[in-house]
Amino acid sequence: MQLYKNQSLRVHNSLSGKKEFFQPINEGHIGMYVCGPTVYSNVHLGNCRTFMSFDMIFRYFKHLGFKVRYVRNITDAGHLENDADEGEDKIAKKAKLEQIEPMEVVQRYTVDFHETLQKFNFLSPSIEPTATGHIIEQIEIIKEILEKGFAYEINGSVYFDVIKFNEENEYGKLSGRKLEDMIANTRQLTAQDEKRNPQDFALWKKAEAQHIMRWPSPWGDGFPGWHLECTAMSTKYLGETFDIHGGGMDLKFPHHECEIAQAEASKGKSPVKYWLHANMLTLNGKKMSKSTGNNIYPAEIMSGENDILSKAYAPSVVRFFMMQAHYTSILDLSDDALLASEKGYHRLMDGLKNLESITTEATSNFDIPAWRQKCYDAMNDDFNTPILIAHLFDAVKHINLIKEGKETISQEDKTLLQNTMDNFVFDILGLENQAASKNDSSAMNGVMDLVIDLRNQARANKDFATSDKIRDELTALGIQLKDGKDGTTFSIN
RNA sequence: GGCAUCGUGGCCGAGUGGCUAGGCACAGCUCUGCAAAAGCUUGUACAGCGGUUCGAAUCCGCUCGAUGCCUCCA
Repeated sequence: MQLYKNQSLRVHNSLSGKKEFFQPINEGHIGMYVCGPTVYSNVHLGNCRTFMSFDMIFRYFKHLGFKVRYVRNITDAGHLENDADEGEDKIAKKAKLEQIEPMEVVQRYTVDFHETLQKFNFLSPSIEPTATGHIIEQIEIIKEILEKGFAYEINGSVYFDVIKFNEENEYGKLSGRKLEDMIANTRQLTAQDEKRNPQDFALWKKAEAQHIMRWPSPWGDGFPGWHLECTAMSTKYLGETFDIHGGGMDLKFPHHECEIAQAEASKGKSPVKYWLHANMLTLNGKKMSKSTGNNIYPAEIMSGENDILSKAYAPSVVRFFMMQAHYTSILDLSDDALLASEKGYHRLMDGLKNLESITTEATSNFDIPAWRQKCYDAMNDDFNTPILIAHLFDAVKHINLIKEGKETISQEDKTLLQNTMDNFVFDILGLENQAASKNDSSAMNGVMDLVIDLRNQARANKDFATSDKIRDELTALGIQLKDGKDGTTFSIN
């Protein structure tokens, strides 16, 4: 039987602002769409956090036995840098800057995106569609919206008529805005703006002569508006109504609001059952942002080459750091926080290693099945990874006690504990034991056994000068010796 | 200015009407040749001011502060 049948999951739905019981539209199946990156520059760590949150969610759904279709798009069609007509297309601008084709820009940063996510041990989405690959679908939706009367064409561009839409629908329901308030708060219109209303947004933009990225359409050469691609691709691959739409908090308005409007205008129904929003990663208390330069790149963290952090951090440490905060909370990146997470991460990994070697007895004085359900309860409560991790540390504590002979565990429980730990640590949180590969070499283990043996001989002979020299020099190499009841073990940091 | 979110012990970060979150750091103890590791113990935190309640960090109101969105951004 699939696990999801006896786990009751609740998710925070941005549309209602409440935690709701999660009930997929089709039992056992989940359709999930997440807004991906615009590939005009390298992904920074803030971008990664959002995708990592949904990677964790995807992993948990799969673990529960759902059949998940996870669609995460690549935005490779240029967006205007601002809404005014003279706005520049970000990808085209970058292409001009680097003196290459726009599609070379797209290719370069798509590759970077994939390489980066791979380092963080991401699972691939089921489908990763591109905006430029779905121009026809986007044009079809524009036609539908025009037919329904919720859009107008002017000078080769097509705009969504927000006021008209709002007459019978509710524009702003996701972000808690009222159209009247928005109109009242609008700044002076730019004179050359051809929109009927500042709240209207572009479905199709006419390409000026110098615009490189352009496609033919019934309204002349142009390019699609930013919000349209997600509507086109989510509808195509997940249907007119699907279970989950995710993205960063900063996309809630206007992007997701416009997606709802487009889908409702063209299909006559609300596209998404549960809207999930991941919160921002901040740096120095401010949102990471490409445009302001307040950001740090994954490569800089892994290499340690940056002005913010004192040292390099492994990708799994960064992942662990992020998983220690709830995905809906703002998380601030700092050296102190990473340092603390790194130690915690090693403690968890050491616990896992100790688990392999502990001996079993007839009974356990640690209720593994109850503990296991607590782990599920944490995840079932809107993917509460910080609580889950607290429970994992609880298990580590028991493992260490068993190792010291102060508690016992049965063989059956040990197997269950191992399976559960593996499930949550590796399959669901997506962590990797990054010291393991280094430890796995049999030559290394042989050498270490020899060194440990020599040191213990020196200790037995009370030759502490020699034994301390061995220990200190190993420490300097990043190898820590751990003297326990049943002999000495080591770990590499 | 409008809308939204948030303000938790030295730091990070959960919780959200009564019961120890957790990690890191610090201190004491056990263990150790000394350490480290591990275990145990201690720390009486919830921005401020009012209100509701038998009881609030948790609900309500106000004040102050921070952040996000309102133009592209995960």
